[in-house]
Amino acid sequence: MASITEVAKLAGVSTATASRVVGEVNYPVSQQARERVLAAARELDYVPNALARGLLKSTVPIVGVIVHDITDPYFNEVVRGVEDAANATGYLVITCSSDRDAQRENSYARLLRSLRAAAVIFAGSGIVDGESNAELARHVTGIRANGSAVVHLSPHADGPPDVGVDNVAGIAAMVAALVELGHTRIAFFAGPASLFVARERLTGYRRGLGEAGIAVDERLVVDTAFNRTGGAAGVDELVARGVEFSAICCANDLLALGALQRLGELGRAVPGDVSVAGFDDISIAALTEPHLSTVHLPLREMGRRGFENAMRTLNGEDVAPQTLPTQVVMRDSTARRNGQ
Amino acid sequence: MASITEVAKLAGVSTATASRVVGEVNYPVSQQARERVLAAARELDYVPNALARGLLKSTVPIVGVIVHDITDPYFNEVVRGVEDAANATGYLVITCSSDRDAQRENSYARLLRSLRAAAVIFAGSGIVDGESNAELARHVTGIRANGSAVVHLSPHADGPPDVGVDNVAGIAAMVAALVELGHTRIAFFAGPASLFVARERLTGYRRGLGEAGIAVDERLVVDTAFNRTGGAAGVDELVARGVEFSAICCANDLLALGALQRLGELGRAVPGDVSVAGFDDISIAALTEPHLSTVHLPLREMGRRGFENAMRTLNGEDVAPQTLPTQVVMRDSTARRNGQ
DNA sequence: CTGAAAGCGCTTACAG
DNA sequence: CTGAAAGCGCTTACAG
Repeated sequence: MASITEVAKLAGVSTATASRVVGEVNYPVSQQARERVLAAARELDYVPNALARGLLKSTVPIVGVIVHDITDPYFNEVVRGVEDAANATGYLVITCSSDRDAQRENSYARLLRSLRAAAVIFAGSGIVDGESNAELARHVTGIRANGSAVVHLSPHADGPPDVGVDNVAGIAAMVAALVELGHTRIAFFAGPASLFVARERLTGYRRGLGEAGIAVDERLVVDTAFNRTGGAAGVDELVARGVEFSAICCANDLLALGALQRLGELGRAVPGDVSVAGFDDISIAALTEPHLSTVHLPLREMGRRGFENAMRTLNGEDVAPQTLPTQVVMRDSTARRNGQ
Repeated sequence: MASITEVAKLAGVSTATASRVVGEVNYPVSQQARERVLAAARELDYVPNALARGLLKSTVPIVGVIVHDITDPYFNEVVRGVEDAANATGYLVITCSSDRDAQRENSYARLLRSLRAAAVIFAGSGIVDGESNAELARHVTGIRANGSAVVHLSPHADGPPDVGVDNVAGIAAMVAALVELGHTRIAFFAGPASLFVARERLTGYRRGLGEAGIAVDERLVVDTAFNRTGGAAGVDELVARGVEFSAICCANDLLALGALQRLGELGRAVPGDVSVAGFDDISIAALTEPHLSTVHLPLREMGRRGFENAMRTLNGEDVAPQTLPTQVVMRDSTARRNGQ
């Protein structure tokens, strides 16, 4: 691989001049020198060494995105948003799947820090884990100390997201929609209590019921994993508890998908016997049978804005937190309560 | 951010000694010096600068994965496989969505090259585009010249994949399975002719029919995009052509999903009136209604092996191409031909 | 076991 | 408009 020294030598100029030409900086260089450098660069197939430049600038045009799982449609949609914005600026995107493991998240944060990535975006919720959070905080401090930006797209140990949605209001709106359909026995699949976002959504459930004047029956609240298996297990748990319910409000779509499947296996018609609602509106939500009623989150937009937020921070701007709108989307998995 | 110089100073040793301790190289350092360096590093929250190290080694522990679209379940599954293998070795993964645009692919290849990524994995099929392929070849040459590895997981301009599957045999096996069910009028949704992989799969279709002694009716072959929209459009095209068919074999699952949807809208029962088969076995294939019959590809394993292949190449080993097994999975979207 | 020094490939303040 | 030189933070061959 040719270096700028070789380009300069071939062009018969100093490396300073060569750098000024290929670096596309706004610095006066004679037309003749410019052309010779360009020709030499082309001839040698010169591609600048981003590591050398990065060492000098103490940062590289890379944004790290820490997600829970890149195969989760929620996260790859967000990542695509980040990438679209990043690509327009010549930035590369590193994706890190933490599997909601605080240690793995820390390990990725450290790696990104050692790389001097220009920005680190935490796409998923923070994990409730005092010890690990202390270490994570150290890394975040270190990243910022390097002049890099840190952006959160979901609630975390240190507070609300920089770019996010109102989870409480979003879930409450879905609960209200279910109440509107005549449901009063609404179960809630809460996701893991170890996630800040799950706690917020549970708060939304309580608020939604409260606003409808319905008392919370704790037997209707089920802690679950944040995936399809968790949704299926949630249905089993409800059945095992022998508690009556005509609707299930899920803290995310994956849970709803699992619930749909298990309910089908159990011969419970959706939405005939039970209404099922999701949250997030991942791309497959409109493809399930029945099509899933859910709350739409502007996932790709969150990714885009997360990146832009980081760029502005890097620019020294003072960036205000943004709350993006959500929208209840009633499709075919919810219906008026049976017998009403 | 503290540098090794500061760590050395605080520990009262030379940077050489400090480097030998924190770099975890196997070099004799006195127990006393070691402890002092470790203590200093901890105190300063020292995290080595990967850019400085990378400049010296002319490579960084990063693998770039160029995919067609990270939101496509095929690709994020492969990427997850790469990440799982990479993470075990302390490598980071950069994901690049080309949108099957040869220029965007080239631009990513160049960026990865400028970063001196240790390896570049092309997860998706090569794009048929003579001009762009020449530029891509230059980048691949440059990447290899830097001592980095290039791995293909799908057919491309320069030949077969380093780690992949036998697309021809895979599709032919599905065609055989459909023939076995009594189908003779089997349509084929081919994907874009601009993709090497789509061409292979079309060849598989022809071979499958040939082996069954069925002549190819070109009116049954429809070029499509490689997504759900393409599958829906394919159904419309078949209808417009007024050609008879009892089964549709799709070059990938996304096409099958689109076909399922459009067929449903048209009131054509699946599999009652028409059998539909996919290819890839992406994770949602088992969730559609009806559950999709398809050909299983070990996507995550392909990603893992792709990374391992790259590491071995970096190690100077001579790595032989690997063809991973595929398997026909008949679920509920295919059935015996109507009236048989 | 220890450390001084060179060098990886850039960019840029400085002097001309 | 041009270029010599310093320096970013590491690692390692070399001399002790």
